[in-house]
Amino acid sequence: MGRQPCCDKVGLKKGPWTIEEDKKLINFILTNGHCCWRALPKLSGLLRCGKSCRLRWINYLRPDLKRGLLSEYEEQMVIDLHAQLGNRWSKIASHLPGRTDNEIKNHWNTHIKKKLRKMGIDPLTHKPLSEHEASQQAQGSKKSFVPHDDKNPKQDQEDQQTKGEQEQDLEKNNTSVSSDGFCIDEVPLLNPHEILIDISSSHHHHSNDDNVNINTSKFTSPSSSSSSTSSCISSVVPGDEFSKFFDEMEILDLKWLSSGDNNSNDGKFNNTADTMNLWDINDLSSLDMFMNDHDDDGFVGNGNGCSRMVLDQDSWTFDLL
DNA sequence: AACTTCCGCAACCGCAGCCGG
DNA sequence: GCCGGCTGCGGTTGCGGAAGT
Repeated sequence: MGRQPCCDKVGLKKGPWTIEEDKKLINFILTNGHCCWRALPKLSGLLRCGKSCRLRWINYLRPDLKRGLLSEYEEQMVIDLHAQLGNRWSKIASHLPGRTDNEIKNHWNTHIKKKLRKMGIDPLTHKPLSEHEASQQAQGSKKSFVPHDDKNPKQDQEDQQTKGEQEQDLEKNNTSVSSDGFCIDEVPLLNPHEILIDISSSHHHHSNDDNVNINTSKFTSPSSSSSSTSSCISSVVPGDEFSKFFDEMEILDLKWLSSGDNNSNDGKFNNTADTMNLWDINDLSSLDMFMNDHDDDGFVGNGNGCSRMVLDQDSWTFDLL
C-alpha cells in the first residue's frame, strides 16, 4: 500500500490565502492550538490541507514573526550560519528569532547570493571565487552555474571542530540582535516581550472581567513598514479593513511599550501596576495560556470556549491594522 | 501606453525523520 | 525491527508587481 497523501486533495483549495481563511485559521489555532495539523482543516472548516495550514501559520500568521527585510546584522548571521550549517535553513532560522526558514531561504536566494558574488565570494563554499568566476560576476554576466554539491556544504574539519563553540557564540550574539543589531531604517521591529496587555483598561467590546483589552494605539502605521514587505493580507485588504478584521476577530487590544522602552530586549518582565508582559520567551508557549481558559489570572475564554487573543509583531501590527 | 522581461516572495511538493503501535 | 501516520525540511514553482524596452 502506497503512502497516504497528506490530505484528500479533492476539493481542497490551493494558492494564496484569503483573509477569511486566515481568520478561520487564526481563530482556530488561538482557540484550540494546533495539536494535529492533519485534522485542523476539517475541524476549522478550512478547505486546505494540513500542510498548507501549517505553512501559512508558521510562515505568515504566527504572532511572533518579524516582517521586513533582514537587517545587516541578521544578514551577516545568516551568512556565518550558512557557512557552518549549509542549506539547513530551519537551523539557521532558529538562531534568528522571528524569522522563518522560508524567509531566510528566499532572502538567501534573492539577495545574499548576489551580494556575496559581487564581493567575489562563492555563496556555496564561502571562499573567494576563482578569477574566472569573479570576472564573470564583475561583468554582471549570467548566473554562475558552477556545479556544486549543495547537500554537502560542510566546511573543513576545523570548521566542524569549532562549530559548537561558534554556535554558542552565536547564541550569545543572538541576545543582542534586537537590542542593537536591527536596521533602524526598517520597520521598528518589536519583540514579543514588548507587547503588553493592559489589564486595567476595558474600553471596548466586552466589559466582562474575563476579557482582556489590549490597546492598539501604539501600533505603527503600515507605511513605516519595509517596502519590501509584500503581504498577501495587506495587498488584499485596505487599511481600514484591518480594523474590521480585528473587530471581527474580537481581538484584544494591545498595549505596546513606549518607544523609549523598545530597546529593552533583555527578556525581563516589564510589569507595571497595570500592564503585563505577554512575551518573555522566544517560542509560542506563551500562547498556551491563552488557548485554554485561565479564569483565575484574567486570561480567559469568552464563555463559549473561545479564548480571545491575538498577538503579533509585524504581521499584526502592520498588515492587519 | 503596451508589451516583455526580470525579480521577489508565498506557497506547493516530495522526501526524510520521528514516533507510537 | 517493521510499519504506518504525521510533521518538518529543503528545493522548486508560479504569480504578481517592478523595471525595462
